[in-house]
Formats: sequence, structure tokens, C-alpha cells
Amino acid sequence: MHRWSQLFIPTLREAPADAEVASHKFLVRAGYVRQLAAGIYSYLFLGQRSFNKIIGIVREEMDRIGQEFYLPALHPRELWEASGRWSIMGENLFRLKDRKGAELCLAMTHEENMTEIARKELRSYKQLPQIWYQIQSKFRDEPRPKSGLLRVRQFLMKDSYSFDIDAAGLDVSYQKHRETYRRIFDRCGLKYLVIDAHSGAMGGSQSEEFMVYTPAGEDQVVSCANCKYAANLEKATSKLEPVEDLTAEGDGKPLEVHTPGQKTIEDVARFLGVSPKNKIKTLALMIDSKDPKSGRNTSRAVVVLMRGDHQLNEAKLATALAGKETRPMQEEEIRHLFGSPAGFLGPLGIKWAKNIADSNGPVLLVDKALEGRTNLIAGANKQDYHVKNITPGQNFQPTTYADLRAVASGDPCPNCGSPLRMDTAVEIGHIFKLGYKYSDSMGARVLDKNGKEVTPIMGSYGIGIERILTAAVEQSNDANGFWLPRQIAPFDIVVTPTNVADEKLKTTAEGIANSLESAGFDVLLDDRDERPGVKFKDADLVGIPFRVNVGKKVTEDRVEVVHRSTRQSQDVSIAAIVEYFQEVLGRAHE
RNA sequence: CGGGGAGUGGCUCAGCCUGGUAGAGCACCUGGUUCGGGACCAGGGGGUCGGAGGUUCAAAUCCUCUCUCCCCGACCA
Repeated sequence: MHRWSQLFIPTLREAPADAEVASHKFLVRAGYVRQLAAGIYSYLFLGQRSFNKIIGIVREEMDRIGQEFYLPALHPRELWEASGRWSIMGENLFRLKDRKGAELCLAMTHEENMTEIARKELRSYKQLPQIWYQIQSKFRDEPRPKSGLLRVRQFLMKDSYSFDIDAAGLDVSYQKHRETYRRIFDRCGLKYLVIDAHSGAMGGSQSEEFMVYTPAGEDQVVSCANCKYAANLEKATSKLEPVEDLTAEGDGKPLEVHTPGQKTIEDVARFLGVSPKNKIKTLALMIDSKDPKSGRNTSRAVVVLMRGDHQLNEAKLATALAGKETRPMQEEEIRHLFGSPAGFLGPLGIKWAKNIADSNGPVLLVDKALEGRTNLIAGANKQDYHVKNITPGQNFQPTTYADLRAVASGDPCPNCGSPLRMDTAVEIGHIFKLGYKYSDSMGARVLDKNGKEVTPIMGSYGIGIERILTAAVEQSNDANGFWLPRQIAPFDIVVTPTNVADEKLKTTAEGIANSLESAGFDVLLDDRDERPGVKFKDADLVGIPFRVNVGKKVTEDRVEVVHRSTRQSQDVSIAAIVEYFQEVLGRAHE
């Protein structure tokens, strides 16, 4: 039996000064974790016990669809060169050298490692499909670790990888994961939602994230209360209300108008008596890159056109630019390209690249909301002048149209038109169809039925173990501490004799703890020689869902059961205590 | 990396402006009284004031450099 007096559960009366979010404060105060350095944490007894329960659930569910591996965290450079990620990952990848000077890295995910195994070992379609998973530490040199365990540099991830002969097979593997993830998060007692996501730096097509609403989160989730639509802001769209175009003025050709000192969209719209919806917003950006051969830095201009009242979403922009990062143009660069100061920029008179791959000329990305619009107003590339009668595709040729617009809260849902809402959330899992990115670049091939060599198609799926605990704490806490769902709590029940100096209370509490334990519950006996107030406060703090107070009422053969989540208590006869918990814990999660 | 803040016993913080004995509460140890919501009394232990250099008779305090941590922005489980 676990006796509190013998355990190391260093609870703190006050939260560390540098803890900001609830889960961070409470996990430290409750003695679950201690910080070692920025984004690096030690897990103590209670924390590890909770993680073990979470891992147990993950493993049990994953074993139903896949096979558990355990791969190294230390990888040779060559492995990452093979996929091209040695250079792509930049500073996020921890790198080191061994005694011989050979370069290594600490793995941030295991696509390369898994694909390497597949490449060497898989020969035939008969061996497919395969789903391989592991639960293991990942290392990422985050530019900014934060929020306790929410964003760290070393963390546990359940990562799995599927190999299929074709896209239909990948669909099956993907759906299996989707269902497994639902079971895992359900069993962990989390309230979560599944949303359409942006694939990020991993590449690939379809992708969904499992999110838990919390103000501590870092993601913006757009959702519709009416229908089931939910998406990451980076991916979300909304229905566009029809906009009335202006009628052509004069002969219908581009017409310069004098707009002295009118620089912002609002100023110009007001000055000309039109809506910002009829204006083109011109954003001037640059992509900086290093030429791998010469080592020289080169820059390429990217100009983005948005409807005047719309905002650019940078993740969508990055997708349109195949992941390349942009920065705002500097004053001289703007003058160089447009021949005009900022405030009067527009698309006319510049020879734009014909397509993204075309390196002749700057790129002109035009948001889809401008496609098909007519007689818009843009800057004239001339101080104090704007131009009317501009129609995209007619007066200028975009390099390409793309969805670049950020959805705003209140925009109409793309499915049903109801107002969309936006919430912050934390990502606890992510599943995506990788496609051929790794299998192709690393040369994994199998023979199909016809004896023809084909490239297996992959999927990749992750769960952040720590984030399950963190999300649970964020979801369920009050001024005194937090409570976990029984399935992931370090203990099911804490038995608290109010005074261990009283023999009767002490032995009764031990008896109760013993019988609960024999009945299969995970029990912690608070046998410390502390005043009741101290024990109650600690019990409320550490996340255990139920408490049995063994106090004065033992003379009436009764004890008090306290439900941490509701703070409600009720008297239960000592003889019936096991039955009571069998009944309560047999039901749904508390 | 840009911007903001903070480093003083285990924890939370005061002291710094205006240099001169390192302090409080909590925690810890001993003894006693107490015992249903973080008790009380008495005694006690514990600090290179993040580090280095400088100014000064004298530096936690002033100056320079540096390290670390937290928060706000671009990435992700």
C-alpha cells in the first residue's frame, strides 16, 4: 500500500513565480514535476505515475492496430540528409558530434528512421500494410519553450507510421488511427474535437488535429456551433458574402485618381466614397534564401493582393509558397520594385512571374476573394495616386490565385452560413497522410501483384503524452488544485484519517485503504501526522479524484466520501465503502 | 532572433533609488500544547545576494561584460 508519509510528494503552498498557466502552476505545486532548464522537466513520483497510466491506455489501444517498436533518439546525419531534413529543420534540430567528429542529431520525429527500416526490409505488397509505433522521447530545440509542459524541448510522443501499397490502403490506416485516437482520448476523459488542419513542415495531404479547448493553448480553432465544421485557423475558410462591384468609370480603362496623403485602405475608401471591399490591399514581402552552391544570399519579391477588408493568414501564405518564409519588404526594396513609396502600391506596370517555379520576375499571389472581381481600386505605384477600373486577369496577370485569407470570428460558416466562432486550443494529437515524401526520397520500394516496383504510401500519426496530462489539468482545476479523470490520475482514491494520533481513526483508515486496494483500486493512504487542514489542502491539490475522510463519524461506522470535481461529499457506511466505489467508478469517468 | 521583465536561504518576496550589521513569511530540525480546511509557543539550522571584472576605505546596492529563467511575436505533439 502507498503511504503518503513514506512517499516523496513535495507539494508547494505557493506556485513558482515563473509559472503562468494553470497546468504549470499546479503540476509544480502538486509535486508532479520540477523544471531543470527552459523546456526541460523532471517527472517525479506522481507525475510519472500519471504518465504511466496514460501510456498504458495509449499502448493498449495502439496494440489493437499496430506493433510497438523502440527506435533510437540519436541519429546519424546521413539518415536526415537522405530525406533532406538535415538542412530543412534548421535550428529546431538538436545537433551534436561524437568523439570522431561525426555529426549526429537528436530525433524530433522518426519518419526517416522508420522509412529506413521499411526501405531495407519491406520487399513485397504481401507484407503491407504495416503500422509501426513507438512511445519515446522527442527532442526539439524550440525557439521558445513556454507554458510549463505545454511547449518543451524534450517530450514523450507516441508516434506511428503506416505503410500501404496504395492510397486506398492509406485511407484505411488513416481511419484506423482516427478511431484509435478517439478511443484513447475518450478513455483519458478528455473533451476534445477533431479539426481540419494544415499539414505544416511534415508535408502531405489530408491532416486532422485533435484539440482541447483551453485559453493556455497556442492554436486558434474556428468552429461552427450549428453544423460540425471545425478547422485550424491556418486551414479554415468561410463563406464570402456577395460583394457589389463598382461600375466602370470613363472608358473602362485604368483611371488614375489623385489621392493626396491617403495611404491606408480606410483613408482611400473614405476619400473616394467606396467600401474597402472594392479596394485591393497590396502587401510587399520578400523571401530570403541562401544559394546552396555559391552560398550567396538571394532575395525574391513576393507581392500579395487581398481584398481591402481582409487579413492575410501567414500559414496559408507559407503553404502557397511551398513552406518558404517571408519578411516584409524594406523601404528601399519597395521603391526599387514599385517605384513608389508604401501606401500607393498596386499590381500594374510590373512584369510578374508566370508561375511559382518561374524565377523571372517577382511573384504575384492573389487571394481567391479577388478572383472574378471587377473595377477594383489599387495603388498607382505613384505618390498620391490610386487607380480605378482594375480587373484581375485583365489589367494584370497574377502568378497564381490562392486561398490566403484569414477567417475572422463571426464570418459565415462555409457549410451552413452560421457565424463562426474562434477559440484557443491545445493540440494533443495529429494524424496525417504523408504520401510518398519519405518513401520516395529514401527509396523504399516493394513489388506489387504484377511484379512491378512501386513506392509504398505513408501516413504519420502523433500523440503528445505530456499534453494529455496538461490538457486534463487545464480542463479541470479550481483555486485549490486540479482533478484528473480516474483513468489517468496517479491514484483513484486518497484515504485521509483526520488524526493519526487517534488509534481508532488510524486503524480504521488502514482497514479501508486495504479493502479498497484488494478490490482493485489504486489507493493512497495519507498517514502523515499532520493537521486535517493540511491534508485536505494537499488532497485537493494533487489531482486524485476521490477522497475518503476518516473522522469522528467512525464511531457511527461512517466515513465521508468527497468527489473532488464537484466538491460534494456524502457519508458512506464503512462496510459499504468498497461497494460504493465499485458503483461510482464502474460508471462513466468522473 | 527582435521586444519586455526577473535572478537575494528550499518556496514567495522585501532590501538596491540615497553604498556601511543580509531580512520577513512559509518550509525544515528539537521540545511542548493542539487536531475537520494550510495551528500556536519556545529554541535552532540554513544564504558565494546568478557569474566575472571594475569603482570605493567599504558593493546585494554604483558601472561594464556575461549567464540563466519568464512573458509578448514567427514554429509544433
